[in-house]
Amino acid sequence: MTYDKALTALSDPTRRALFEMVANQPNNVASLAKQFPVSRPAISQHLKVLQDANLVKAEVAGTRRIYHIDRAGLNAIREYLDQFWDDALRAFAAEIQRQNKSN
Amino acid sequence: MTYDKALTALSDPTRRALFEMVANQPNNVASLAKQFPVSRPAISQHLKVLQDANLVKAEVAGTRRIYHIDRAGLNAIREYLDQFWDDALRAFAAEIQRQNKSN
DNA sequence: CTTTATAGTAAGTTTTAACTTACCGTAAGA
DNA sequence: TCTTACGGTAAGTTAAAACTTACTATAAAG
Repeated sequence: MTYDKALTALSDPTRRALFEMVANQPNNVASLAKQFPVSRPAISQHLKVLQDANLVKAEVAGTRRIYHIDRAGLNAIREYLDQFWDDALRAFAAEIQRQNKSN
Repeated sequence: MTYDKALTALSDPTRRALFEMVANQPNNVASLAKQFPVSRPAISQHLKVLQDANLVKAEVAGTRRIYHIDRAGLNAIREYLDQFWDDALRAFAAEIQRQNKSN
């Protein structure tokens, strides 16, 4: 449903690296930020974008927030892409479009 | 291989709409441009980005260029995403990472 | 209770990407 | 052949994202 947000989120190289890290190993913000040449707030902002796209989730642990992967965003992208693989479905969509034009 | 280009290409709404159109129905540039509120050169530029990402291919027909879908780009994204679905693989990667750190 | 670590948010700047107009080359048609 | 349709590219502008520093809030530690 929110495949557009997920695609946008993963289009940025920093955000993609961040997502890969969190996917391999859940981690908190400060610890993640250390591994990037940008500031901690920038990482927070990126994580927010990833979270809004359902690509990561935060788990509160005291003053820390442990970010880990959320597959909902991945699933949204996958479903979106799948439509372009199904030849029959695409042909069907084209036919509907053709019919709409002839009205 | 070029999943990064493909993700970037599909992050823009205009480019995504363009991709969906040529996926449903191969078409030439001028005809596609008519369906958008932006100029024809803008569409050309978007198509170039999609082509560089292996999401579309152009077939020359006289002075026209018929753009149609190229699944290589889609496949690249899919393979990239699949790695995050395979739990065993991800755990393995995390373990490798852990071992590297302890050297 | 004061201090320190953690992290989100606001406001402003810088960098990047999308878009415009102008131009050029090529193929088809009169 | 000259005129028109088609579409890519260049250069510059506008709009959007990524980034910075400064600030705030909250939880844990001393």
